[in-house]
Amino acid sequence: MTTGLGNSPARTSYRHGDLRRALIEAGVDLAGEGGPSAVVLREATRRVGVTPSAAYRHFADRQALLDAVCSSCQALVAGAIEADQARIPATDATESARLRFRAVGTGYLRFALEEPGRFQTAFSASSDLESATSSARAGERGLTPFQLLTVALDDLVTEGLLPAERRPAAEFLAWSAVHGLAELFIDGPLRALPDPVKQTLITRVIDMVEQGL
Amino acid sequence: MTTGLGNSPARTSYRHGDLRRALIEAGVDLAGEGGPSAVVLREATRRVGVTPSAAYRHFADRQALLDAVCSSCQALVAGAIEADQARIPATDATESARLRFRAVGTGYLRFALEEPGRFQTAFSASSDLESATSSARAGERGLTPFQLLTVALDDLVTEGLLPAERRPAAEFLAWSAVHGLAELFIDGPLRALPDPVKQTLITRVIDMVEQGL
DNA sequence: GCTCACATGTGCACAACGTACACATATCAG
DNA sequence: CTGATATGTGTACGTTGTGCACATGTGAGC
Repeated sequence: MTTGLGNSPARTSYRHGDLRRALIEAGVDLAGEGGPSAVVLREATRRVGVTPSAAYRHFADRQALLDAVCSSCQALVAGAIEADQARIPATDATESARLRFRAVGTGYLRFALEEPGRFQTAFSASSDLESATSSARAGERGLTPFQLLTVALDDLVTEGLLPAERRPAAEFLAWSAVHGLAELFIDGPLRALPDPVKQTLITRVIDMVEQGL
Repeated sequence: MTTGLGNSPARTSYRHGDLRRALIEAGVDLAGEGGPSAVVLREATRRVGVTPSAAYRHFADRQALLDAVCSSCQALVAGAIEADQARIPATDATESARLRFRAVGTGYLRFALEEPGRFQTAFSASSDLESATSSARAGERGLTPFQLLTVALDDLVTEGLLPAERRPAAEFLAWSAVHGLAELFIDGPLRALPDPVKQTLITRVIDMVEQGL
């Protein structure tokens, strides 16, 4: 019998009320502390103040919980991108489109550096192109990270910054470069680099994408 | 008591002889079957025909075994790159340098697609820039994947294909793009793409790097 | 060649994890 | 008010990583 001293405010009734949501939140916390492998079903139930078995009323298995946590983490990535985009001053439409595109990269990588565990979790689980547009993974504007990138690229074409014939599949090229840098930062060989050097690399990778697309 | 029917040829003596090597090989097999998380210490010892505890005479813990397996897998990546480079016909030095550079990317990505489990394992563990040049991770020519890339970029500069002022940190830019595409292929949203489309993306990402560096 | 120290493998134990199943209880429809 | 259903509990099992006492080959020095 737990004493209700956990994070949540001491369940009063036998029922929890919103256990599914609570488990996902606990999972996101765990992801932040230790990445996807730290999303441990028993620990999540422990933090919520519930028996391990209770989780199985809301998730088929640990992987299902992890998938849900992954979606939540992707929504956080979308939020980071939106935050960077929101900071762009209102200049002419062309320059603004260019900066919105770059903000997709900087927001993505800023989140990867600030929240490595959650970032890894966001892209750890089973996700195909279908689920990359699932609404559970969207930020405040209702767009997933992938969709934010797509929109930014479309705007580049509209503003004449990207030739239309180069547009197809451009999201995958841009995504590869930025995502790869994130991986090298987080548990790759660039982990130990001092922060200013990382910032320089971020700029240069985005330069490369902008020039190479 | 195992009957010695495993992979290895029925240990005759109490001593194994080369248990460390055998455990790493079993680990590489497991990595090929299910990625880094499939590198399970007990299963490795089982396949070798030995008690779980025996592994602790050669590795501090599971992570140490995984690190060794990771190094072996990186050597396999280096081998794949070398194989692609060896297939380049002898033309003029300039074109040859360009193709050797591209072969780093194609070999890297070919291995990622052919051996996703081992590829993931190769870059799953703790590795900084020091260990990226460790000889345990080298291929037949004695160079790690990272070193093969470095050499290829140096040759680009020598042949005048890359301005010297763009050379610094270029390995990280190129690596990011190619590594990112590999991640998107393996457990990212591009997993389900048909193979020809993947091949096209590989070409286009390397084009982007060549043009954007 | 014998002996003893040391390296290496065995056996057993424990805690943690994912998960299954029978049981208990709160909530809501009628 | 009553019963069906949703949701949480308790217990149990198999698997994993890992520590520790013990056993047994192997080689160094006499």
